[in-house]
Amino acid sequence: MDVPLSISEVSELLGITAHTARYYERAGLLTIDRSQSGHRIYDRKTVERLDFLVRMRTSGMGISELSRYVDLVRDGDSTTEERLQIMLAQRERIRTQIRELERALDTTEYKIATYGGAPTTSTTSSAIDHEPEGTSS
Amino acid sequence: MDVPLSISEVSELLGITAHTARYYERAGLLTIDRSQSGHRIYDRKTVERLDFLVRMRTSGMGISELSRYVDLVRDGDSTTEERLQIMLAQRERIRTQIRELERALDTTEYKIATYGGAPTTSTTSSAIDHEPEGTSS
DNA sequence: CCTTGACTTCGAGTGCACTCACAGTCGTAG
DNA sequence: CTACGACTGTGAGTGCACTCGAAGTCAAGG
Repeated sequence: MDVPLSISEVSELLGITAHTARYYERAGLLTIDRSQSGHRIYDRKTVERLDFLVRMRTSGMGISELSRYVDLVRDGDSTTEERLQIMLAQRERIRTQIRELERALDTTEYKIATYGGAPTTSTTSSAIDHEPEGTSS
Repeated sequence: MDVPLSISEVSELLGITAHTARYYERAGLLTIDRSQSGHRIYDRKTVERLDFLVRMRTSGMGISELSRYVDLVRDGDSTTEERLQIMLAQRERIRTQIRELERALDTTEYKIATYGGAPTTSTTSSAIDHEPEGTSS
């Protein structure tokens, strides 16, 4: 269980395209070893790095900020304070997103109940349907 | 408590810019009444519609799909089945996003603990630090 | 009367993150 | 020996959702 993977294998594993994996490398987010023939070889450690990058991206961190973070890691222990700040900001972003998504989920569930629960009851669709809760800030 | 709002008031209330509110209208997602002088007037119902649109957008529904949904609502009761399908798909998207965000949150918390908990312990940063969990599919 | 500020329309511009095209290379299967 | 499929680098293109700019209108204050 430590067989190096090809770019197509690793991209499928992580749910991205091979194009995207190459793009991240071009953007300086990580470097990947090559085989004798020039093909990228992803070992366990490299896969984990890429997985981390994908997680940060899918949770809303931009490429430029991620790039900054990667540079800080390369620069060593003196940069941990700024790295901490980046991760604290990222945590807040994620928490905010989760809160928004849960609100949107409530709204969506309500719509589903309206459409799925009532078998064509009519007297609907006056607006974009009626909303469950008022619009409080 | 049913005073109509201006575009600047409603956009601040909903956390978007006035530009974006106008853009949604231009995209056909909703229509807004005008005052005698031509300014947009948002009443309670209109604010709720816009709030719904914003929630769907922030949870990943694209403008074109949202536009389709709005058209279906306009077309009346015969379209509830397709509207249900759209909302079911939306629910799945949201659930997937929440799952991904929670994974990203775990990763972020781990980094914070590493930087915040360990006061410059050294012997770190061999990769982009060590990951808490293995990369399982 | 004149300025100020918030609004109007509408075409055009921006930023981001991919995503693609193309020409070339490599290793194995037939 | 040659065809195939998966890979390579890199410049250019795409799609989306805003975001801006410019010119104009309007109501109220000094």
